[in-house]
Amino acid sequence: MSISKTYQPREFEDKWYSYWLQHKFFASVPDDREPYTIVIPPPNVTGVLHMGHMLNNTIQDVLIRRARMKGKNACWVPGTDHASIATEAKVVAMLKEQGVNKKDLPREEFLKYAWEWKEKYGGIILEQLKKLGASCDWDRTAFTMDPHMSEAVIDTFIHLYKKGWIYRGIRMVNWDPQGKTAVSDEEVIRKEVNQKLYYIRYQVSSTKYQDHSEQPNDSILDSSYLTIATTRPETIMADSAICINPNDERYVHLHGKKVLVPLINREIPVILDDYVAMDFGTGCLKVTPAHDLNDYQLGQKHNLPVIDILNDDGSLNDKAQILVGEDRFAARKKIAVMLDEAGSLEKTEDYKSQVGFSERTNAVIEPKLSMQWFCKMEEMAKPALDAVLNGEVNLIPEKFINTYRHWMENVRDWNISRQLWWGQQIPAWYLPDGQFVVAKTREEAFEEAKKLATKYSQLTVNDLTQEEDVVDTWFSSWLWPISVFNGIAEPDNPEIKYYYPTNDLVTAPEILFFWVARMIMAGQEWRGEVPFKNVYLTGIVRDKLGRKMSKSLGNSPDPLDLIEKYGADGVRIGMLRSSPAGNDLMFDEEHCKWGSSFGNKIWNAFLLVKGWQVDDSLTCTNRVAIEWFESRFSQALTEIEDNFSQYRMSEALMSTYKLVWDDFCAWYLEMIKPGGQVTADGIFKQLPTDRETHTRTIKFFEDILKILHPFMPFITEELWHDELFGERGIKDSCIVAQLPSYGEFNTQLLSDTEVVKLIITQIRNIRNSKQISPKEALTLAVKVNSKIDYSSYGAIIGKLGNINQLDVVSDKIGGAISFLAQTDEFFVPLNESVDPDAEKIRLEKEVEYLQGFLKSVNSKLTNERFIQNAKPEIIETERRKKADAEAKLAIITKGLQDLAG
RNA sequence: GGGAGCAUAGCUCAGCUGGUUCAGAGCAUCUGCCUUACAAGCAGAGGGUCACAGGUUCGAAUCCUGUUGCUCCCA
Repeated sequence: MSISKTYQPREFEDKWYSYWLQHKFFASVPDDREPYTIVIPPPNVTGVLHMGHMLNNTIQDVLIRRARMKGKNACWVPGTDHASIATEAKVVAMLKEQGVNKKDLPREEFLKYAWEWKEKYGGIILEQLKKLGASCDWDRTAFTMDPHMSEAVIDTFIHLYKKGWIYRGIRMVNWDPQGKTAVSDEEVIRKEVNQKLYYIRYQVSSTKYQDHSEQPNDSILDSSYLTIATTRPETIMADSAICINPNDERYVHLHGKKVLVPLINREIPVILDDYVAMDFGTGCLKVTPAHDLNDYQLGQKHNLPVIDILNDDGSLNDKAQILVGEDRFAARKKIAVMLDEAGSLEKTEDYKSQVGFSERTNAVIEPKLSMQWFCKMEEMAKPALDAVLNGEVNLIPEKFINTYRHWMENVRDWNISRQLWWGQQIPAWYLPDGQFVVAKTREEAFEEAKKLATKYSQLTVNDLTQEEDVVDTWFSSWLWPISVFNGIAEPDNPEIKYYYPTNDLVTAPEILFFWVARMIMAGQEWRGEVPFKNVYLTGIVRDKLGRKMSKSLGNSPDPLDLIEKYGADGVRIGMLRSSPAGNDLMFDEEHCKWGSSFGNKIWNAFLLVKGWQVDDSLTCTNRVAIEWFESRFSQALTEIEDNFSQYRMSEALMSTYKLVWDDFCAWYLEMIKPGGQVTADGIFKQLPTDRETHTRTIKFFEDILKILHPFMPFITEELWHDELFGERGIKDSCIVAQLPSYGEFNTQLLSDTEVVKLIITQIRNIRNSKQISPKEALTLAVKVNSKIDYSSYGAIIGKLGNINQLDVVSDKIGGAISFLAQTDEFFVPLNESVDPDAEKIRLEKEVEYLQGFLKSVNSKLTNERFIQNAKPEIIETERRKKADAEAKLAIITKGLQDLAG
């Protein structure tokens, strides 16, 4: 295989993805190996890939590829959820364009359109995931409305209903008047909005007055009114009371009184409750139980009637008495005018407050009372909380445990019904008299109903009507780790037994509660076992100014454009590097650029090695370098392993990066690089290398490709198949290669080499400061005070420092530039003489530094309590530091004396 | 209003069970190099009172308390 001269990821990324697919490298079936399983957090079927998915799925892919390369049976299950409200909104919009109104369609027909839409447009995101290299087992692609998945949802509903954990009730819900459905708290986006605060007068009606006259007497009433402040004047017709704080001295005269709602003159009581803040507004609060959650609770407490004046679409109904049929916002404008004309509007003020908007339709959310289905949380929350507290499930990073606990201890019942068609229709069946039964099929329901319906002896199966509502999409998702393996209908099937519980879940902290927590509940309820061992929580991808990425801001790059520009490998590692677990990622395209530069580096290192010729007659002169890199590689592997074991993915990546770029490319390859020769006619000719160096280096390269593969699957697979590595069978692919295992490493060699690197750096510094070209060879002399055997390292120092002669001397060389490496003294004789004054200043600085250093070390060692309390190894290193510093100091002091003499 | 978290170089962040003079990385900046794999590169350099104030300790960026500033969640 010939290889391109430059790194061009576009030329090979798609090719290898197809190759992996074709040879079924992603596929998993249960076998004897240890399983490693991840279920994807199913993206919304209407969604497209955004930066958050990119990060999240890269992490999953790194984990799954690593597991595969450790010999585990790796299974990553992909899929999408049906996103009832989002999908239904899309289908309704599509039908509207075709001139069809959802209301005019029967349910079945609407669902037919919805399925068509799903087949046609749904799941684009899964295709996009392939571009980033996601090694999912696509044969297992699941959808939350697949027949067996839906069946699991229905079975769960029935199961929990029978346990008494699902019930029907009237509750205040977040109502989306445009989508005409309840939405969860999580689907409500709160924004600060400029509004007006309307000050409205309510006339006080005295008992006396009521007793004596049918007609209002203006002169009495005008002198007696109270004023409330509200942002929602259109809801006054739904008022049930006015509430004041019992301690509010301003309003003592109102205790026990009644007032009249302006415009409609309905009488309502003045009630007392210290819920009312005296310093907010006027201190008088209008209580509207049907249209405000807090008012609802207040109403319950005081036994107030609930007057609901709004239709499902947000328009006013008959109970409002006036403005019937008007939209709530139009009504607000009109009623302000009417109040003003009636003299009931005292004033208006500008006011900022938080308003909830529907995430899906952007309509202003209306708190609304409605009959909904609820799932009790109390019994399930307790064990799910314990599972996290006792470490059965690890949250990474741990800081989320607090947040999790807080939520689980204050959990509220889960509203699981949605007034939509797209989703699993609730398996409840109503009798003509309003009673209902819960059953899987109409026939089963009929059997149940007959037991109830004694007075309907004539009841037929067709008299039953099924509940119109569907269940919340999360009621599907919480079963995901079980239902993708069909573990509810067939709890003992071999797949669920093999793959469950899964290993790691990678998701965003914002769905820790309503998805992760509920999966734990479902897992414990159905299988008596948590669904995963570790939950890795990613951060939020933000732009470089720290703003969340959003469509409306237009600050989100398209991940596919980035992949096109920088290659999937580059984007993957660019994102991974700057995102430790749980930390938000300030995205900047520079990260991707960095990633692709690394790809380029690897590519070019490969070209270098590939270009070498071998001469079998040569003996190996690079054994020290080879042994050093082998040790260094083992050492790096332990670091990488350690980082992974603690889920420090970005750290693991950086350890790998440093090993490859710094140790392998910048040091090792430079050490062993065969030199060149300029022929008589000025042509450069590369010299061959020996067989051993060549073989060992290729092996190192192969190992490097392996450890890089989970991070950068494409470039590694591309290079893996190069002829440099010899013939490869089809199944001999990097994706399934086994990670190298680390051996012992020679710490002496590693530390000696650090000194050698220091020497080379010093030589380069001398060249830099003296403006000596790297091409000009220098001589170097060393006075050895340590135990390092420099004869082993002469070749390396010679090559990297361009030193043509290394002498071991017993006395210092006068007039030469000198430097210390550890305690060994080095001399570089130059033609020019060294300025003694400058040299003196340099050495004095060194002395000053070392004395300071010694002082801090000595202060520890002379401190009795340090000696008593510190661990022995800490004391030992302090002693060694002291000895080293004293030795250095002696050498430098001598140097200063020589300079003076 | 209740809870949680964060504050380290110009920027983005590491620094894990306190212990090498521990203050680090990458990017950005500056200097010198188109050296024979790579200018997406090479060789170097500068840059920080670890938010502030106390405390615990032989020893604190790290643990504790308070203050200030920011973020998120819940109401």
